[in-house]
Amino acid sequence: MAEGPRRRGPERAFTDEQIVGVALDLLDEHGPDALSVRRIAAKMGLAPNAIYTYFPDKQAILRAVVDRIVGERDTQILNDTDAPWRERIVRVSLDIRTRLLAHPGSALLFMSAPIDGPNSLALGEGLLGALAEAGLDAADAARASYAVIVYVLGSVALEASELDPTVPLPAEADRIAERRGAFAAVPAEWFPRTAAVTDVMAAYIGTEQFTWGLERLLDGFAARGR
Amino acid sequence: MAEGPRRRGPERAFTDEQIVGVALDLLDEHGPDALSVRRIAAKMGLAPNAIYTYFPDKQAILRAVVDRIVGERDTQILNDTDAPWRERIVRVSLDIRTRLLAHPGSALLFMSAPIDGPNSLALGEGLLGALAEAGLDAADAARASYAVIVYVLGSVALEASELDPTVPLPAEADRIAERRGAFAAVPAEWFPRTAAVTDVMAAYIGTEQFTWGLERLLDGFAARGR
DNA sequence: ACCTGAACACCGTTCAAGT
DNA sequence: ACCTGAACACCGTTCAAGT
Repeated sequence: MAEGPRRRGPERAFTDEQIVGVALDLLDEHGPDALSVRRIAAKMGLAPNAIYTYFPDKQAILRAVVDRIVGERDTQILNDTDAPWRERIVRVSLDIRTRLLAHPGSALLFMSAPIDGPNSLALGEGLLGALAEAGLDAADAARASYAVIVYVLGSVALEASELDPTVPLPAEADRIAERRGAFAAVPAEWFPRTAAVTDVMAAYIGTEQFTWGLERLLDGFAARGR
Repeated sequence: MAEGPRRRGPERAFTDEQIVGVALDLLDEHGPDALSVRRIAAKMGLAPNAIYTYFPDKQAILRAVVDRIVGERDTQILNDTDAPWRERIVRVSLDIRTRLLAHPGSALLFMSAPIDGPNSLALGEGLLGALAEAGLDAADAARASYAVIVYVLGSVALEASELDPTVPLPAEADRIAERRGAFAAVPAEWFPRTAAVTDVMAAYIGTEQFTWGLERLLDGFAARGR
């Protein structure tokens, strides 16, 4: 997108990237409600409408924030062909989960718009490569890669829905302990099977649950590829 | 929660359920942005703050809307023990998917708060029953039931993110055709594997993709149970 | 081209007052 | 107890004007 040298009026005071950075700071420090055009502008010492010089509307800012977070991913994991395909997919999934949970306020942003930025396409491309090694044909590998993305994003969104977005992520053990207390109230006479497994349900938010479900999905891929 | 017979002042003009109904109508007709306390009140001929006689805050209204939609589910499917467990889970998942997609504006609501209403607990209970038949022990069945919920809600949320929430759901074939056009633009030299499967990617939003991933997950459960 | 001041059409929520 | 009128502290976005 080469533009001619436009040299009229004052220099741009900020870059798009700086605006995205301020937006991400607001999200992490004060939660999704604080991610407003007016607060971004205020934090940068700009009039609210000056933001519209950089982005056409608020939705564009949100998409750029999503892209920024996706870009934090460790892109080496999937390409490390020394490791078997299963291990690579598990590791990249855990990596993404950790990075998204570090910005709990962002979880819904990932579900609210198509994830079709270059970073996202690169992730899909890497997944396709790993899944080809699983013995899946191209069409099945494509379906499998999307299923992995659905599972990862769905897990994170549900997990983040119980988090305070304005506070650093508590230790997993503490989060599980808190849920254990809440689940103690399930009435065993109405939901007997549920009441019998409240300990496991308390751990739904944990790494172990996340990995367990992902492994079952990968088992299914492996069986299909054989 | 039995309350004493309070008989002072005028009768309640509406019920909680009527308010939830109006909220759902606004959501379906004008999208999530129209789901505001003030618009609900206006549509009922009330002053905006009168709503706070029925619900403590907007979040409570949103939770009630979610509960209403979950309640639309066909509760017989999971209990029909004539059918094998796999078929029951696939059928209930497709049923839920269809009902949620009928309210595209609601998709994010399901990811934005813990789904712990009685209807949701009943769903979990039914899943646990079906998964016990898969040969999973109680702890694994609990993990599996949550994985299914993650997969279903994640699929619907990602699928709904591309829908116009103010318009009835177009036919699946039309939605896939539109995506096919969009994906034609993926640069093959940068993302060769992706470009080779754009036809499948266009169908990510479809029933076939949904079922394929779910079946792989269930394959994984079955292998674990054996 | 970039930015400001002012305005428009909204929000969710609270408070005091009326019946 | 239920409801209204008025207000508070916000939104996203647009428009005309200044440099």
